[in-house]
Amino acid sequence: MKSSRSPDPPDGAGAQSSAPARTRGRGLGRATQATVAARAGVTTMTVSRFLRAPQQVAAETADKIRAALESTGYTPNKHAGMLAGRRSSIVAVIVPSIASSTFSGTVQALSDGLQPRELELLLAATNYDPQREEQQIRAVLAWSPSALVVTGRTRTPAASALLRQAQADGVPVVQIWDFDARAGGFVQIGFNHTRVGELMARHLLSCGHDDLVYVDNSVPHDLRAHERGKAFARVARKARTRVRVLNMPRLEPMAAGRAVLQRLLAEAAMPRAMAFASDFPAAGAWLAAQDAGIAVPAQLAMLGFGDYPIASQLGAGLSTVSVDRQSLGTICAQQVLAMVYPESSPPVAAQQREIRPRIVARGST
Amino acid sequence: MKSSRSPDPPDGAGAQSSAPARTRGRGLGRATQATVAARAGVTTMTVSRFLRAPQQVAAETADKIRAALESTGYTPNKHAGMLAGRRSSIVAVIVPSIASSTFSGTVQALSDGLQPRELELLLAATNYDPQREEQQIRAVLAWSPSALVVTGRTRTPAASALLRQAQADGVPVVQIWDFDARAGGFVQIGFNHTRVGELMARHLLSCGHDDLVYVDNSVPHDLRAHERGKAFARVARKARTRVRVLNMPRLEPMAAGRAVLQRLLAEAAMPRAMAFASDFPAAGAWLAAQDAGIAVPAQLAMLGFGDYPIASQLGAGLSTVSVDRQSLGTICAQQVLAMVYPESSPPVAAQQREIRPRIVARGST
DNA sequence: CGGTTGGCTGTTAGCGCTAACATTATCCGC
DNA sequence: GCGGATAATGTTAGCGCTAACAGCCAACCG
Repeated sequence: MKSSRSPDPPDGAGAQSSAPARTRGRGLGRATQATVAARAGVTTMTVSRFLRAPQQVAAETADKIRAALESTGYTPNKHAGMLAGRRSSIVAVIVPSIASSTFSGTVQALSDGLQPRELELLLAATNYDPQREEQQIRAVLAWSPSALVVTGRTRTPAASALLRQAQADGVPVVQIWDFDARAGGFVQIGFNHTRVGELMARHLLSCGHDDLVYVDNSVPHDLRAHERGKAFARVARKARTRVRVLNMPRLEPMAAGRAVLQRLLAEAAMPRAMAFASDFPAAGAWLAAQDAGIAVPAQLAMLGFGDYPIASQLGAGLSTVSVDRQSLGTICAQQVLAMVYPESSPPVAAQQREIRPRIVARGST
Repeated sequence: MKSSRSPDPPDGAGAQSSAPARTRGRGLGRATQATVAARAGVTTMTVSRFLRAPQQVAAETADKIRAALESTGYTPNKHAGMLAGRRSSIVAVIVPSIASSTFSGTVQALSDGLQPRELELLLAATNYDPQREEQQIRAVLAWSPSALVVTGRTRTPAASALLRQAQADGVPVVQIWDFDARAGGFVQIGFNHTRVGELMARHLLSCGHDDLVYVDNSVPHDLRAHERGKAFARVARKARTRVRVLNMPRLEPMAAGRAVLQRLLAEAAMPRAMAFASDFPAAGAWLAAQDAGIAVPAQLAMLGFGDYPIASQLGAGLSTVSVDRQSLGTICAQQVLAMVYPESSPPVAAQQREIRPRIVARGST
């Protein structure tokens, strides 16, 4: 054996023996298919074939290639593969926040669902900023993802145009989290916030409570919680019940819930029942109520949203509205797979999936 | 006119009017720099330059290119850019779980820190499975990321080899979350779990408690919590205090904490103080203790780990150990930037960063 | 006024890989 | 023993972009 990396054709061909000479230091200096091919005494095409359709290469050749792959420590370059093969294994996902448990469960389920097909996740956070969302859409599209998952349906006009163009160019776009039967354009998987708000109000009313409060969250540009609140108030008013919509202070959610309750208490403005934009402020308020010796639900009924683990742990349980975030992610993954691999997909999944919110009645109402 | 791609001098024109002919349907059918170049009456090189270094292009030409970009709806193809330019703007991050608030805060901070430099996040979850981690490392390396962030330091030998090779090939590898001063090889940003365990034990001891329990978590292959427990027990034993290490049932964390407390109660085996692998089981146990009328800390002291928002909300507060997950992510981002853009980085950040855990003493101890 | 900048744009080559076709060797039946 | 199927590999071209360098043309110099 001479130098380890020289192409070294098995027969003669001195011509290229001085050629490839992996100039380390430039680029990433990794072994390429050419390196492997030279070691195995075949052309790059055969190596490429071996990697994608091993049954098409002779067993003997396959062994040589395997050995060469091993000894060179070859790592494929998906950029090149993508460019030549015109397909990518990237799925781009854009969420308002990575850290929020609202979305992370969904993203996790999505990631798990894509894993078997070896699709990778390009994740971007907007921090609830429409400008940044537009930027992020632009940025991820440059990677020609095989699908694009976005959260919600309010965005800048430019962002919408980008999504439409992407879809026209053959990139499936899936819109998660919000669902609006009237809105067309993209595949939607989510739930209807208005319906949730109505559900919450009706639940409290059906428990016989009057004098309601809806505690909206405080993130600007997140109109979802606000939308639930509007529907909540509408239903309550229609039932001729007193209803107030309050805003939480901009604190960490549990602390904000606590603060809201303390403020109401201090102002002697306690309602009969409170609905919250999420379980976390609800939990904060629940704890504050307990500290203050307020009986739940006798004196004050409380209703959360999200059915996070904490809801089931508080005393007799915090009543809440459950939307299955995890299956939202799972369905999203299925949908993406169906759109990316239309041939190998089951029946042809429904294009629009509304996740039904569901009241989980526990001890707090 | 001949083929659509002929260079087509800017004056003689005519040629391009029928040209761009974006053969939709093949590939992704998007406009390329060639499309733009034809419209603007320049070569692709000028378009490329305009995009990367606009000041090198004459104002007049720039205007034409801008117009062409606009009208074609050009989106760059980063795969091609990466291939030709041999640099990528992808940072790969591998975490055990996306949904766990343990890591998601760090990932969020990392994402935010990379945002200004337009680095994108390729995120992969291992679900605490070393095999899957190895797979994921292999997968993300195929995208030639400009840096690779991995969580923890226990992994398969093959995975370690991959990381070493990646580093040798010029991909900076950053190991977050765990810190071991003795371990070299990769940049580490994290904290020492042994130190945390010791800290927890010493805190409880210093509060005058004896008969301790450490409640380990139940995720297999996550040795971090276990390591804290070992250190905890060692310190307690050295102080000649009775100490037990228990395992939680494999439930949702808060529910598991509740279950542990209930079991101890049922078996009349209550200790004097309990330390938990995380604030969430601690919170579950705290709520269970409250339900059972156990006075905290008079009858039972409780200590969590993580300093999650919930800890500050429980009654007089749950004492806990804080490690700044967010600044861990921020520091990681800084480190990555320093390694990816060594020229434009500040002093030359320290290579190893130990995040100091800190006792947050609240009402529960 | 030849030479020389310096600003702007073009040409050539190639990143690493794969689609599509071309080529060769092998084997079959009649 | 010969056309034709079959299997295994090779050849060519090009995905979309950028590095490196080569031109070109004005302005500017002594």
